[in-house]
Amino acid sequence: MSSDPALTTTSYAILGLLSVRAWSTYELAQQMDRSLGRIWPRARSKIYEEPKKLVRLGLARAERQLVGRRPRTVYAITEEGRERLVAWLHEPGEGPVLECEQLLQVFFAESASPAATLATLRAARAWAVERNQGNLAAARDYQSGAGPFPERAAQLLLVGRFLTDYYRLVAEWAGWAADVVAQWPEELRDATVDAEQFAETVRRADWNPD
Amino acid sequence: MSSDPALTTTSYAILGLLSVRAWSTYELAQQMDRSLGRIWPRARSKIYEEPKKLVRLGLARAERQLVGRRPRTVYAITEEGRERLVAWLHEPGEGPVLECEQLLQVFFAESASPAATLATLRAARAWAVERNQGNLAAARDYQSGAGPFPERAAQLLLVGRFLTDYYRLVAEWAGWAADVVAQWPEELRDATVDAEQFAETVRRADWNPD
DNA sequence: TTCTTCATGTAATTAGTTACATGATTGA
DNA sequence: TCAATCATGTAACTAATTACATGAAGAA
Repeated sequence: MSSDPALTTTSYAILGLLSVRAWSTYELAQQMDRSLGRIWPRARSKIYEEPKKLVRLGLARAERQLVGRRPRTVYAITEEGRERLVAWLHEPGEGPVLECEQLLQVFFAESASPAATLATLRAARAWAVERNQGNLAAARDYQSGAGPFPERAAQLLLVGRFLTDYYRLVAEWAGWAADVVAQWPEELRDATVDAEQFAETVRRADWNPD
Repeated sequence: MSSDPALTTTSYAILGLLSVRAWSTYELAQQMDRSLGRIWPRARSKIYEEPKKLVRLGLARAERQLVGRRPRTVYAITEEGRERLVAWLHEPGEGPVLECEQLLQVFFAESASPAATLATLRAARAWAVERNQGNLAAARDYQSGAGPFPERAAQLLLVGRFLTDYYRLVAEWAGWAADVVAQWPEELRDATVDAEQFAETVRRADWNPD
């Protein structure tokens, strides 16, 4: 039974966490804030809701406990849940989806003052620096053998490396872009574009897929 | 009137396009597919809906035309629309949001076979190669002065460079990760993690924000 | 004892997606 | 003149967000 009612990727994200161990919803929410949320960000309330669906479908079990007089729920994966998770892991997943308001603002920079665009770029850089901080701390923890779930270190290394490179890319791009914008005239339509910069972008894009 | 009813970032994306010129909804949808969608992806039906909201708020004007017996709508920005757009450009925007199912699958790789993870990584690489193709073609067009809206070249260069570097990052990461996974034992729990790889990740993350 | 932060949710709303439908145009 | 594709939308649905609410635990 319960077989197919398609799960969303968010369902699988939760199911995956449950495959590691049982969690209370609060703990799940924390994982989302601290680690999983970097690659699959969702609002907290979603994290409280989604497990109920898993239970309805027989993919997880809920154990209600009491903390004082207050109820709390701890979720664990079922055998069937594991099967569904494995099936998903063997299906092709969606490629990375990027969504960036700041980039959008740069895209329409001609309607703003260069100063505003500069501020946007500084914010982008600050964002990347801050994210990188947390990421670096986590990497250091694993390096010294202190990270949680050491048995998952191999996978976490792969994802960690992606994020490391990603934050660095954002920071370096924002720095470079800010230097370019600093040269812009007040009225962007009057800007002349350095041919060399297009050439460099083309060169950078022109790696061959071997 | 109409003043504040908060717009979504999607509204601003459309408003921004309208600030460049007037478009029919079909043309707007195409822009989303081909260019804007790389940094602010939305379903086509949304693109047909959103301009109506802008019209209700007095930020755009709709002109209904006839193609044969079929109606079509062309949207243009109003003065008030321009003001709202400028105001948005001067506000701090959200940082980049990344959402990646493939990365999630790698994150939970211990529940799958290494072969499945390899397949995921190959797919990620293929995705990046394909996206890069389009991006490279566009960059070449601008380099030879052939791209649309040459007066917007300065901004487009900045965004184009981000995408170039981003696709490259994904491709290189996926290639590197595939090499690592190729060394994994059938049962991932038995994998030993090369200390040097953690060290390298830490080194890469340890740039100083000057 | 009171304040703050941690912990645990629910309800209301909305942004966004998938699916459907159909006229116009073009090339075989 | 038929099929395929371009062009133009609407309707139904759902995933996700924001806002609200409150008990427990620890600090001052």
